[in-house]
Amino acid sequence: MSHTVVGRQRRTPKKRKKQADTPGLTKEAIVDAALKLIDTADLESFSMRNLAKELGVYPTAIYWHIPSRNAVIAEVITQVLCDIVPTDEPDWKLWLKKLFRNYRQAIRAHPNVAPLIGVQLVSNASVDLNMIESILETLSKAGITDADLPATYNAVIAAMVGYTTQEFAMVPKEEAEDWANSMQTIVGSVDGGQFPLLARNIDAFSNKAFILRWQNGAESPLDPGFETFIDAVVLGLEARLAR
Amino acid sequence: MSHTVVGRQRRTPKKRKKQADTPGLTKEAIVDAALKLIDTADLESFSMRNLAKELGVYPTAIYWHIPSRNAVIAEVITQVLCDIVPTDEPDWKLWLKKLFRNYRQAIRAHPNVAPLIGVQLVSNASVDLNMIESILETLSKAGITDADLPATYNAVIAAMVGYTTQEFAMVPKEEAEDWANSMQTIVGSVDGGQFPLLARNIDAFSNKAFILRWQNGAESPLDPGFETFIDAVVLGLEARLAR
DNA sequence: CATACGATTGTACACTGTACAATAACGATG
DNA sequence: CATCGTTATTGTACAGTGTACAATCGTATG
Repeated sequence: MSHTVVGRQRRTPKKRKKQADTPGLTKEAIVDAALKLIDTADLESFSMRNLAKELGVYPTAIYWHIPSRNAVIAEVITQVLCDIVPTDEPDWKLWLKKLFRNYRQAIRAHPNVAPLIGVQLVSNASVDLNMIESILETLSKAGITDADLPATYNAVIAAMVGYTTQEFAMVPKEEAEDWANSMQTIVGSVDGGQFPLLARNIDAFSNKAFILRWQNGAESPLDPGFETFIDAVVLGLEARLAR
Repeated sequence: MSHTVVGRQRRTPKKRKKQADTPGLTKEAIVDAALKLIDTADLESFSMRNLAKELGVYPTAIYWHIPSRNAVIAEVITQVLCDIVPTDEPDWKLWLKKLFRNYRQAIRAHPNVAPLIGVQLVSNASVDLNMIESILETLSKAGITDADLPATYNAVIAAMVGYTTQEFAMVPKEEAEDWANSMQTIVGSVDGGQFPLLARNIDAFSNKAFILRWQNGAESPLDPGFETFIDAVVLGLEARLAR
């Protein structure tokens, strides 16, 4: 909550009482429709024109409410990530894990938005100062000094976003089938002489490991790796404190 | 090295000796030009048409050598990441850190390709089995059992890619200036009553922390956070082993 | 009533990726 | 030598993109 969205703010709602009880198009309606479109269709087919069609409106009408496609995307991300900050968790390690899991759950609910986060800086256009302050509080409580706060904060954000973004990386859909076949061929013919470790574990890696999969996290989740990852990060932060 | 690239393989070079000593266009020339284009221009302005212009060729000529834009991108990524696997490092913790740093250095040399990795599954089209096996060897040497190998491997890949991808997330360039101003305004007016920790550390966070910056890692590197991050990951993996 | 303004309809432009046909260069084969 | 098939490229074309900009219409207020 308490998002400060970059961009011109909406007009004051005081003055206009009820010029027309339904302005037809609202920012909220646009964002809702955009999210629905991204969820159902592929992300590549999310265009201003499709969005306009969904809303029963001419494409350029959208620009009155939101200045650009990127701005629409920023709003969508804001909505998806609006409620991931844990509450009522005194233990800092568990708090961080909850944060990471909440983030992943939020993305799991809308996997097609994953490619947009952490990749376009603009996705940060919606700044949740409350989340930032909560992270800093938690780290501070854990014993991180002010001097170490920025670097540790950056590590936490990277941990939060990194795994999930990759897990839900999208497959271009057009080439999906060809590509799945090619990848399965590669995976299915790993040379045991050259790559013994991979070969003898191939079943556990096939479609369940980064680089060696042909579906993304929406179809083939990578839960164990996620838990290992966040566990390692949190334990590592603790170990650094003890040093 | 030893990349197995998905897609049809090139014709056997035996049969044709010297049909025309310069075939004019080669896959390598295309990839080189593409990388140069991505480096100099913005990534958004990397198009098949611009690439063709750069090569002095009609756009569709490219398709003879590489079947799609995504395939070009995959080749570029392959080239950028062709040599990141450490050698001659017996200590598994240092080996992993070297891998992470090598990856970051490779991306630093071509920051505009960062958005393409880990985000499009196709970026994995170039599968470096050698890198994978090397990681597995290292983890195995560290004491990871086969049962834990897939999850740990996934955690390692996520750690390798996660921070750097985000650090070099691109700013859309068109809206760069407006956005920098907006962000600076937000950062410059953080309420000390509401966000005390952030407020008293604001100088250390301004343009140097995820979410609160308006330049990417190419202009404003986030080194301390990176070192903290990989240190935590490696220490965490070690701590998990001891458990 | 006139005017200003909020909100939308339309038009237009400069792009994009790539399917597809026509064409040229050239090696091997009849 | 003529023909053919393959390789590689030139052109054309299509359906789509984001968005700048002008025109328009309904409503609210001076």
